[in-house]
Amino acid sequence: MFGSLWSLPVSESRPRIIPEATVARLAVYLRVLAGLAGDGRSHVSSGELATAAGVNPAGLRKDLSYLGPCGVRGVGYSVSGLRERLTTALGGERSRPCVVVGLGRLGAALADYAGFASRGFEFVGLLDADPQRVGDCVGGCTVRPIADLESVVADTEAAIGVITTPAEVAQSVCDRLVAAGVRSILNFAPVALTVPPGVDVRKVDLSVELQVLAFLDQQRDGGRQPVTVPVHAGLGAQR
Amino acid sequence: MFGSLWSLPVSESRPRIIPEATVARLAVYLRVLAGLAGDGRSHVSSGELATAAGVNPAGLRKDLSYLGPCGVRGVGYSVSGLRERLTTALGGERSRPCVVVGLGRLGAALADYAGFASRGFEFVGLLDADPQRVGDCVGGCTVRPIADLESVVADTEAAIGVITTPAEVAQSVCDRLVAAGVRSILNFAPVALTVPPGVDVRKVDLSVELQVLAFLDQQRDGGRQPVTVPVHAGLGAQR
DNA sequence: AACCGCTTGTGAACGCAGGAACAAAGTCGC
DNA sequence: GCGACTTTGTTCCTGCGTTCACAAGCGGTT
Ligand SMILES: NC(=O)c1ccc[n+]([C@@H]2O[C@H](COP(=O)([O-])OP(=O)(O)OC[C@H]3O[C@@H](n4cnc5c(N)ncnc54)[C@H](O)[C@@H]3O)[C@@H](O)[C@H]2O)c1
Ligand SMILES: NC(=O)c1ccc[n+]([C@@H]2O[C@H](COP(=O)([O-])OP(=O)(O)OC[C@H]3O[C@@H](n4cnc5c(N)ncnc54)[C@H](O)[C@@H]3O)[C@@H](O)[C@H]2O)c1
Repeated sequence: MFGSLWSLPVSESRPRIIPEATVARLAVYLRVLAGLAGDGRSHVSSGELATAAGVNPAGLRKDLSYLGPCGVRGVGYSVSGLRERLTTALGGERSRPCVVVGLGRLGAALADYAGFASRGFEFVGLLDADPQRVGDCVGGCTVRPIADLESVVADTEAAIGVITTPAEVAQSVCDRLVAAGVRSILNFAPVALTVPPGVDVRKVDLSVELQVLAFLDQQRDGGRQPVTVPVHAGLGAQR
Repeated sequence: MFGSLWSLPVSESRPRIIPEATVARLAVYLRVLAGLAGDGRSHVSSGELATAAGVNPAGLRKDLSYLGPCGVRGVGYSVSGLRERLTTALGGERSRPCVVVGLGRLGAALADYAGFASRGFEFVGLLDADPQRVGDCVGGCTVRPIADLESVVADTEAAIGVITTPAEVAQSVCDRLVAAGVRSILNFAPVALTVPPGVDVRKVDLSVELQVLAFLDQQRDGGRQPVTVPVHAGLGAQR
């Protein structure tokens, strides 16, 4: 009875689950390591890496510990070794096809950005409802009509869908992407998308970012505003 | 840290600090409320608001409770009343001047986006180092040379600085913004900016978002489950 | 070969966020 | 006018994430 518990519940060697917050930071470490490798560095300490990534050294070590021991005590981490380790942990360096729906200003900026290709993300499908945009060439790929969504997803075997359409149509676009087989979605439209289980959605909300900054600003200089409604303005200070 | 900060006699019992995660959600609620007001709704329940915002109803009520009681039991929240309350809490509806440094694809998309103005964020200063871009008109504002940074910040009394330059120059741009008086910075360049105390930085890292999606995708494929979609409908996992 | 300094890896504590359950309170129907 | 229903506001609790601190391990040195 107890013996079976001790043997192995469901886990194997080192497949401990990695918190999502840690995964996000691992991606940052990987980028910093790429820069270090370009500078010809062979080893790096947790302190230096942490400074470059803007995090706490102890937290960085704990993050890396999810991958098992990958440093040498007294020396630090091998840049190339750690880079390889992180790359594999984050999903390998294989190419990941992505589709972008809605090639307005934001969508076009994303599709044209060279920084994604170096990480394995290739924008192989561009879709828009505007006939004037269809046929345009953005980042080496031609914009196709939204009616082709299903076939484009199928042909390219796209793993990630990026939604940069107006908010009103974002949910319907999302539904079509999911139905076509996309299971990872990056949403820039200011709406909360509803998806079936098994589909991951990440939302980037730039208005919220600005609003949080505005809040922190107001909180910082609490009483510099003699304007409207001063009654309830008693918030605590700092940070 | 300094708990004694709110020990002074405040008649209103609202000295509790608002967690940053809550602030971000408050901004989302505010946007949803704007849509509801446009539909002519006068009242809304926490459940409905939570569904539209993609969060848990109990969590929503807890978020709102940081502002004090602002709903009516048995009825719900007044759309206009809550909207006003949230607007005040998030920094008022006064215009917040912003400057954008680096008007490439991404910077131009931001400066030209109409959705920010409705929240009080006005892009009153656009700066770029490329002589070819200087003089361009983006979103009703003229691009000026980067040498004018200090004078533009001073003239517009800009509260927020948005950095969309290449990563190599982001830190120097940041330093100049801070020296010019900007205390809130939204950074899109893939570097960790160093700023003096009293300055807030928010970073938007799109590569990391994609990388996290790739990781979740790989993790999911460990079981290699097809697109099943069981009858367990309801709310999908947001975030 | 042993020592010493440096760095990693991990265990424990703390604080925070999220979720569920429950009591208060106000409204609607009769 | 009163009861019952609806919805809020709050409290408790659980789990996660972050930080501190320290023991363990490795390289270089004597
Ligand atoms: N541009 C920004 O800085 C910014 C900032 C925050 C949020 N956003 C959000 O990102 C989204 C896009 O912003 P934008 O500035 O690029 O807008 P945009 O109007 O420039 O682009 C939207 C594009 O989507 C296309 N489109 C419309 N309906 C479609 C459909 N049903 N199927 C496919 N394509 C369709 C349009 O033809 C257009 O090309 C919006 O939801 C916006 O709220 C943008
Ligand atoms: N476009 C994207 O989708 C995307 C995605 C992720 C990250 N980013 C990051 O956002 C930033 C901008 O991306 P982009 O695609 O708009 O690049 P871009 O090259 O199109 O634009 C950069 C702009 O900055 C200007 N610039 C260069 N040096 C400057 C300086 N010293 N002072 C002022 N302006 C200067 C350039 O003239 C150019 O107009 C980059 O750091 C990039 O890594 C962009």
